[in-house]
This record gives sequence, C-alpha cells and structure tokens, in this order.
Amino acid sequence: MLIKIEFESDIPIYEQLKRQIIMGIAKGEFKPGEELPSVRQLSGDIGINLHTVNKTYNILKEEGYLTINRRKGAMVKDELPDAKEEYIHILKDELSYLIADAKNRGINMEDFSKICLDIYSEFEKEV
Amino acid sequence: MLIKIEFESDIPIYEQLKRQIIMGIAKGEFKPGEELPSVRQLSGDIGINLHTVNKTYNILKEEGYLTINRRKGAMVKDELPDAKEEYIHILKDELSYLIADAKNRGINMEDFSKICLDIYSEFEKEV
Amino acid sequence: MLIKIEFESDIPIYEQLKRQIIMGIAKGEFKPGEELPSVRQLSGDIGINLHTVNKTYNILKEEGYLTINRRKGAMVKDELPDAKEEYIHILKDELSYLIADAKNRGINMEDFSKICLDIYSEFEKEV
Amino acid sequence: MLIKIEFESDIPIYEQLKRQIIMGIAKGEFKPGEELPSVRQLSGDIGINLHTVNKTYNILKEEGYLTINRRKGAMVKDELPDAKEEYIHILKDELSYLIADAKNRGINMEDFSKICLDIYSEFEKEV
DNA sequence: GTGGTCTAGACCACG
DNA sequence: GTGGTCTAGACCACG
Repeated sequence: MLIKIEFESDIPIYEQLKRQIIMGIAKGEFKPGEELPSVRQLSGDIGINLHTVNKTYNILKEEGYLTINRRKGAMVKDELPDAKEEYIHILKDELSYLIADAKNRGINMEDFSKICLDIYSEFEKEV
Repeated sequence: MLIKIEFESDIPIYEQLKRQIIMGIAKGEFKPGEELPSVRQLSGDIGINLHTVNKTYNILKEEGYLTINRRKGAMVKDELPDAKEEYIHILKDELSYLIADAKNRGINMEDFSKICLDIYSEFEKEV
Repeated sequence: MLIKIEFESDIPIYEQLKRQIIMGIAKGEFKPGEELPSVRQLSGDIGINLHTVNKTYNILKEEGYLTINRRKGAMVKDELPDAKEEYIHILKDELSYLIADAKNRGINMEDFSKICLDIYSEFEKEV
Repeated sequence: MLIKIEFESDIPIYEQLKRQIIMGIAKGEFKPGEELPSVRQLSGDIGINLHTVNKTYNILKEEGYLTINRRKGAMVKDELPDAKEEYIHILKDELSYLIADAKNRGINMEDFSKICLDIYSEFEKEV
C-alpha cells in the first residue's frame, strides 16, 4: 500500500499515518488478519521517525484496529472495531461541523450526499 | 446563542469556538449581517481569555465568514463564503477518512446517509 | 469628486480619505487654490464622522497640501508641497518593499514599469 | 541578515519584520529552501517578544512565503508565491497613491522610473 | 467601547 | 529544540 505523508501539513505525521492505514483497510488494501509492515520497515520506507510509526500503531491498537505481538509485529484484527455509542457521538459531532460549514457555503443536501456516495463506492470498488 | 467549550478536549479552544459559531450560522442563530458579541463580552461569558476569542474571530474573518470593524466589532458577512475548489478538496479529504472509519466499523452507506440527513434537517429548521 | 470609502477595510477611514484627496489632486479634480467641501458637508455626503474629516484635513495641512481658514474652510494650496529629502526617503522605503514583494512574485522590471506608466498616464489624462 | 526595527515607527513591529524578510528574500539573503532563525532566536536577537516574531512568520506562511514545521522551524518556500489577481489589485492601489503623491510633489515619470530602476538593480545584485 | 499590538510567562505536542 | 496554545495585563488607535 502506498503511504503518502504531507510533511508541510498542520496534521501531525502520526495522525496522517493513522488515517491512511484506516483508509487502506476500508479499501481492502489491508485485510483483517493481515500483518502490517514492521515499525522499522515502515518508518524507513516513509522516511519518518521510528517512534512516530510506533505511536500510530499503538493508537490503532487502542482503537481496536490492531493487535501487537512482540514477535510477530502488528496485525489487522480479524474483527474490526464496531460502532460503539461513544464513536457514534464523535462521528456526529464531526459531521455536524462539516455539514454546517458546507451548508453555509451553498452545498445542499443532494451535493453533499453525492460526495459521500462517491467516496463510499470508491471504497467498495476493490475488495 | 449558547456556546459550550470542552476544556478537557484535545481540540483547541479557539477551534471549538470557531466550529460552534459556524454551526450557529448554519442553524440561523447568527444571521448574515448580524453583530457578534464583542471579544470582551464573549470571553467573559465563556470564561476564556480575550485573545482566544480574538484569534477565532480573525480566523473566521480570513475564511470569509466575518467582517471585523475596529469600532463596531465583528459581524457575520452579508454574503457567506462560497465553496471554492480548495475547500471542496479539504472537505473530501475529511469525509474520506470519516467514511473509511465508519465503513470499517460496520456503518453502511444507508446508515451514514441517514445520519447526514438528520443533521441537515436539524440545520434547516428555521429558528 | 467622487469619494469612495471601504468601511470594511483595515485602512482607517481618515487615511483612505487622505489618499483619495491626494489622488484627486493628482488627477486635477481638485486644483491648487480650489476650496474643498466643508467638514460638515463632506462628512454628511460620505456618511462618516465629522471628526474623521477634520483629522484628514489637518493631516493634509501638516503635509503642506492644504490651508485651513476658520471662515473660508479648507483650500488646496497654490503651491503644492515639494519632494523634501525626508519625503524621498519614505517614498524609497515604501517602493523598496513593494518592489521586493513584486520581484519575489515574478513581476520583472518591465512589468512593474508598465504598471507605473499606466498609472502616471491615467493621472496626466484629464488636467 | 541584519534586521533593523524602528521602535518609534507607526508601522507595527510584526509588519516591519515582515517587510524586512521579504526584502531579504528579494536580495537573495534568504534563499528558497533556506531555514529562518527560530522564533526564540530571532526575537532574542532583535529584542522583541517571541509572539511578535511568531505572528510575522504566520502571516508570511499565509501569504505563501514560508512553511512552518513544528520541529524544524520556519523555512523559505522552494516556490515563492506568484502574482495572483488579488495581489495585482492591491499593488496597483498602493502604487496609485504613491504615484499621485509623488506627482503632486513634482516628481515626474522619469524621476520615478529612475528610483524604481535603482531599487530593482539593487535587488538583482547577487549576494 | 471596540479591536489591535505588544509583552511576559507558562505548559504542551511533536518527534 | 521547535512552534502552538492559553492566560494576564497593559497601552493605543479609531471615531
């Protein structure tokens, strides 16, 4: 999978990496049960600090995406995390802001749905 | 309008305030042409520093939401900002990550659309 | 002469007014020896505070552009101010910054001269 | 590079600093890709507050001159900003006023061009 | 009365 | 070690 970090972004590298792995899983590029590259390898490939990859892996473990084994490294969980109440709450908060901003800028419900639908089908394409 | 800041949150106070004002505009609680509270008043009401409110107002000015007049204070612009290409790009990036995470957690297209629709109609209720 | 104030601008109103009067003189719309509108009239026409017009007139008097007579009001001096050393110094400072910024943004000497020439001939047109 | 602030000036310190950095770039004293001093170092050298330097750096980032990296500090962008329409508009406004004032004071087109040419060639001397 | 600027000092996140 | 955020407090310009 291709990981692309924007070094000039305001979003911290560990957060960018986390998002890309989550999007990689949604696209089926990383499948449940599959091993992720080792911390050493991934940090070397991307050209970032070893601790940064480690931080990302640990956050993804906390969120229920990965298991980390001292010998076998990181692996995508067989069962992906489900949508707990707390998660739904955060999702709605984020969406409320995004939708408010979009609505203010003249994007109506149909335009917004169309954008979401395009993204969803992009993820469903290649499983 | 009721502003509610989570002081424990990782999201900076000025950013939380910005989002709440944008949501307030979407809900019609702040209307185009309407004056916002002065930085001193709002900072006093919320219990945060004057400079933090000032920062939020200036960011919203940069984004095209407000005009700031040295003697009359801040006012919602008569014409809200429109959806420039750069904005659409950022919106799609944010949505891609949110949708990927949601999809992984078993939220399908229909569930997601339903959530968005609920939020949209919440904003459309005229106040 | 048409005075146009941008009330949303960061430039103070008295400064905008000063610049417009100086440009009006350069265009020949106000001629040496000519009376300017009274403070009361001008402030009423533009819709700004009486003190603001007063401030502008006093600055222009300081700079050698106007004479102010209690009974006859403000008048453009018969002899416009000349380019003293101090003025030349300030002009060069301003131009140095403008040219540096323009050069950095890819505007070369010819483009810049062309812009200046256009402006000069605009002022020379209608005397 | 030598930074010189006039503490008595009406021009805010952060604005003076911004102009000097832009002139430094035009002169080639700061080259694309080059790192600027840290906010702490520069503020200490000049004898101003750290936040004032920070404000300047952030404005220059907004204008497309710098990138700011939380750990590496500020760097002149590899690609300097280009002359967008909005910029050209502001430049013409500024020049119109400067030229009007100069013309009124007896500086003709040739004198003015000569001054601009001198400044341009000053910037073109490679350092 | 309003925002703008500047200072001083603190703690934090990133890597 | 770097910038980011936040607070507290001061003085000033505008009108």
